[in-house]
Amino acid sequence: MARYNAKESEKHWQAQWAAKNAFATAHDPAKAKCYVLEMFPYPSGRIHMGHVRNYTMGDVIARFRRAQGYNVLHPMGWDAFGLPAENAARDKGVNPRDWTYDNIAAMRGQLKLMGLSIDWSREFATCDPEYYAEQQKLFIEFYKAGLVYRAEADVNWDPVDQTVLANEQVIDGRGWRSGAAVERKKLSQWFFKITAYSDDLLKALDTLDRWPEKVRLMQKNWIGRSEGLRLAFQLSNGTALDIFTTRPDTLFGASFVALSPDHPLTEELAKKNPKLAEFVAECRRLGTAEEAIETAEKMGFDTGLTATHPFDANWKLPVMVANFVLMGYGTGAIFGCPAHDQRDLDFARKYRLPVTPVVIPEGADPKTFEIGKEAYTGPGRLANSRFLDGMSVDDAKNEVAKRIETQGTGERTVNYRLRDWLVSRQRPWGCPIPMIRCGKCGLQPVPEKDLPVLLPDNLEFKSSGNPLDSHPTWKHVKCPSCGGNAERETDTCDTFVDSSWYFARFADPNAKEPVNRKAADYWLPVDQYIGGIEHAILHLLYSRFFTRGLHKLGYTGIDEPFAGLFTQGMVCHETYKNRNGEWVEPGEIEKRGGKAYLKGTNVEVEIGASEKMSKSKKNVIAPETIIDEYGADTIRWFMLSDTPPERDIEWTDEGAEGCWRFVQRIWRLVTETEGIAPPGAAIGDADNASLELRRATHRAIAAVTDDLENLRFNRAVAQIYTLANAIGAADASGAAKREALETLVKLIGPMMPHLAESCWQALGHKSLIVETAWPKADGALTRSDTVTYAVQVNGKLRGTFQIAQGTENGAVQEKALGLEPVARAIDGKPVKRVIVVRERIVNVVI
RNA sequence: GCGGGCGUGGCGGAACUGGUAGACGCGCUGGAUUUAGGUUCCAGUGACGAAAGUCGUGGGGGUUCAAGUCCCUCCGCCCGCACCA
Repeated sequence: MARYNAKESEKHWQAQWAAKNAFATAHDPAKAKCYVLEMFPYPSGRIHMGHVRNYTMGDVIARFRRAQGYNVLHPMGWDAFGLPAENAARDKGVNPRDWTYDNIAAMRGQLKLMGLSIDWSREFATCDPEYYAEQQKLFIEFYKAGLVYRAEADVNWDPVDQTVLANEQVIDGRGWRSGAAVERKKLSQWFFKITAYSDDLLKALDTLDRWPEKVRLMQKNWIGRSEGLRLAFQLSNGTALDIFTTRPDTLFGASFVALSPDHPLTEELAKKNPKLAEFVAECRRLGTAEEAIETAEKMGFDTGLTATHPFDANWKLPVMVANFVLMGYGTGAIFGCPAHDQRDLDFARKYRLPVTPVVIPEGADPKTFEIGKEAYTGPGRLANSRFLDGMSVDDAKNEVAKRIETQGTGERTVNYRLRDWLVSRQRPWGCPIPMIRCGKCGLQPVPEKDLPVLLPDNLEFKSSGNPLDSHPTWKHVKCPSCGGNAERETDTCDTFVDSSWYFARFADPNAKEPVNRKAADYWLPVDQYIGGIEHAILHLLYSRFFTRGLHKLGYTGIDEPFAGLFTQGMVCHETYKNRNGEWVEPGEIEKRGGKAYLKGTNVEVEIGASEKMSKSKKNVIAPETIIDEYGADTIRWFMLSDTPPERDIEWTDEGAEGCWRFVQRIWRLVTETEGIAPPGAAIGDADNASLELRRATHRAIAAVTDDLENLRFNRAVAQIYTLANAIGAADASGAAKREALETLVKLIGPMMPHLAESCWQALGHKSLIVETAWPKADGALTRSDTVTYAVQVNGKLRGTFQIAQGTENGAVQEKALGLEPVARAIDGKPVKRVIVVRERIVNVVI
C-alpha cells in the first residue's frame, strides 16, 4: 500500500465536505445545540501558529460535539476595522477597504486549508456595511436607553496612533497597540455606561463556573469594588469637600486632607496661585508611569485652606494637594491618617504632620504603642478616638458611618475602580458614530431613514488628524430637527465595540435588525469560547457589558455571553542569534550534535530561549509551509499533543516529524493490518487476545471521551497512541481488529479529520466519518476481570501480583505474603499489621 | 507591595478522591531490514549498582501503614495588578 498522501487526501475531503454542505447549521429547536466559538481574527493577511492552535482546539470541540449528536454552531468572521489598514493605506497608497478584503480572502483560503468544520455561510466582517449598519442602530438604541453619553473628561491620548484610548487599553501608562506613553487631554468624548453594571458584572462572575479562575479574578480586581463612606469636610473658604474612605474608623487619627492635582478645586485654586499651578505641572510631568511610582517621592503643597473635622468644629486640618491622590478613584480627595496608611505616613513624615495611632493591636499598650516607619494596617482596638475608644475596627466603622449619616454630612457608599468605557476614536477606519451636532439643537441621533452612515470611499491619509474630519464634504449634513447646517460626528467606535456583540450576530447574520431574538434564544450563550488570555479584561468585559445592554433592549434574554471560556497558551519557538547579536531565522540554521550553525557553514549560532513567535525575534514558523510539507492533520495533531492547552507550546521540527510519522502509522495500521473482518461483522466469542484488544478499545473510548469533554487534548492524544500501540501488538480476531480500527478512526476524527475520512473509506465505508456517531464505551469491557495488587513492606514496593476481581481480602493477603521478595523483606520478623486496600495495594507493616 | 500560578527523567509532560512515580510523545543507545529518500521493525532508556538492592517529584521539617498529592517553612521561576484611600 502506498504512503498516505496528505496533500491529495486533504484537498479531496475538503471538496467533499463543501459539496455536501457538511457543516452548514440550521435553526432546529428539536435538537440540543452547542455553540463553539474561537475569538475571530484580525485580517492581517496571513494566519500564524497562534491561530492554528486556537482554531484547531475549537474545531476538535465542534466536531466532537457534532459526532455526539449536537446541533453545532461553529462560525467564522473578521474583526476587520482598525489601524493596520490605515497604516497600509498611508504607506502603500491603497484603499483600507481593499486592503482589508484582500487580506480576508487570503486568510480565508489559509483557514480552509486547515479543514475546519466551519459554517462559512454565516461569515461576515465587522467592516461590512451590513454589520456596522446594525451596530449604528444599536448605538442609537443604547443612547436612548441611557447607556451611551457624551461628556468632557480627562482622557488618555495616544500620540502615535493619534486617538484617545479607554482605560483598559492603557497598559503601564502606554497605548496597548503603539506602546507610546499616553498623554492626558481634556476632551469631549463618547462613553458607554459600563459602570451602570459594575455590581452586576462583579457578582455574576461567581456564576461563570466554566471560566478560568484567573480571568474571573482579573475582572474582579479590575472592577475593584470597595465599601466605604463618602463624607463632606467643611472648608475654610465656605465650600464643602467630598472625600471617600474605606477606613472611617480612623477618623480621629486624621492629620490632613489631600486633593488630587487634577481635582477641580485644585485647578480653581491654581488659577490664583502660580506656585500651586507650578506644583500641579510638576506632578503631571512625573506622571504615573510604573518607574515613576516605584521611586516617586510623596509631594505635597499646602493650599492654606483648612478643613473642619466632622466630629469636632474646633479641629482644623490642613488642606494639601498631594501627588499620590488619584483623580480617577473615589472623589479625588482623601483624609490622611498617617498611623494606618503607608502613603499617608510617608507624606506626614516628610511634611512633619502629626501621627496619632488610633487602632492598637491586640496585646499592645495604647499608652506606649508608637508608629515608626511602617503604618499599622492590622486589626485591633480603637484608642485616642473619644467615643470610639475600645471598639473593634468593624464596630468603629459602623459607628462613624451611623453618626455621619445622622449628621447628614455623608453616607455609606460602594466605590468601584471601573470607569465608563470611552469608545470614541479619532480614526477613519471604524464604525462611524451615528450622531449629529447642531449648533442650535444640540446632539441628536442620525434619523433611522439616514442609516447607515457609510464611510466615504475617498479617504485622504497623507495629512495628520482624522481624515473623516478633514474630508471636504462627509461631515456636513443638515440638522434633522431644524434643517440648518450641522455636523456629523467624525469619531468612530473603538474596534472593541465591533467585537462586543459579533457572537450574537452569528445566530442570524442576515437579520434586518442587530440581533434576531428567536435565533439568539436558541443559540446563545456561546457554550465554549476559546481565545488568548490577553483579552481577560478588555474584550471579555466589554462583551459581558454589551450582552446586558442587548438584554435591556430585548434582543436577548441572557446576561452572560460565554458560558464556557478557555484561554489557550501561546506558541513559542527557540531563538537564534549570530555573533553580532542579531536574530537569525530558524530556516537559516541547521543543527549538528546539539549545536546550531548557519546552514552549510561551520559558523556557530547561539541557541536562545524559547519565546513567543514574533517577527522581531525572527522565530516565526509560517503555518502554510508546514501544511504544504506535511498537511493540515499533522499540524493539528502537533497543536493538540503533549502540552496542556492552557500552557505555552514549543514548536519543534522533531515534534512535527513525530506527528507526521504517526499519521503514516495510522494509515499503515488501517491498510496493512491482516485478517480484518468485513464491515458490520458481528463480534462473537472471543479468545483472550481479542478480549484484551476489545478492552483496550473500550477503555480508549471512555478515556478520550472524558478528556475531550474536559478539553484535555494532550491526554486524549496519549490515549490514542496507547490504542494504536495495542492494535499493532494484538494477535486478535478479525472482528476485534475491525472494532479497534474503526474506533481508532472515529476517535481521531475530530483531531485529524482528513486522515480519518481516508481511513474510514479504506475500511470499506461509503459514508463520511463526519456523519458517523461518536462511539460509546461498553462498561463491561472497560473493567478488567483481574486486578493488579502492589505489595509493600513498610511502605516500600516489593512486588505485584494479579488476582481475580472480587477476591476476598484474606486470600489477597495470603497471596501477598507468599510473594518471594515480600517474604525476603519480612525476613522472619513478626508482622504487626497488614493493610489491604481493595483493588490497589497491600502494605505489610513489620 | 498586593493577588494568582508553577517547580516531576536529556525535553514536552502523565499520575482519578493519599495507594505500583515517570503513562504517552520527542530525543538518545544498540540491533535488524531497506539502503535514492526525513523509512520501518525489535530491544533498551530516572540515578547509582554486576546483582540483590539503595536513592529519587525545588530544599528542610511534619502528619500517615502509605505523601508528587495533605500541613508548616524556606528557595526559585512565571503571570496579572500596582500610590485604588
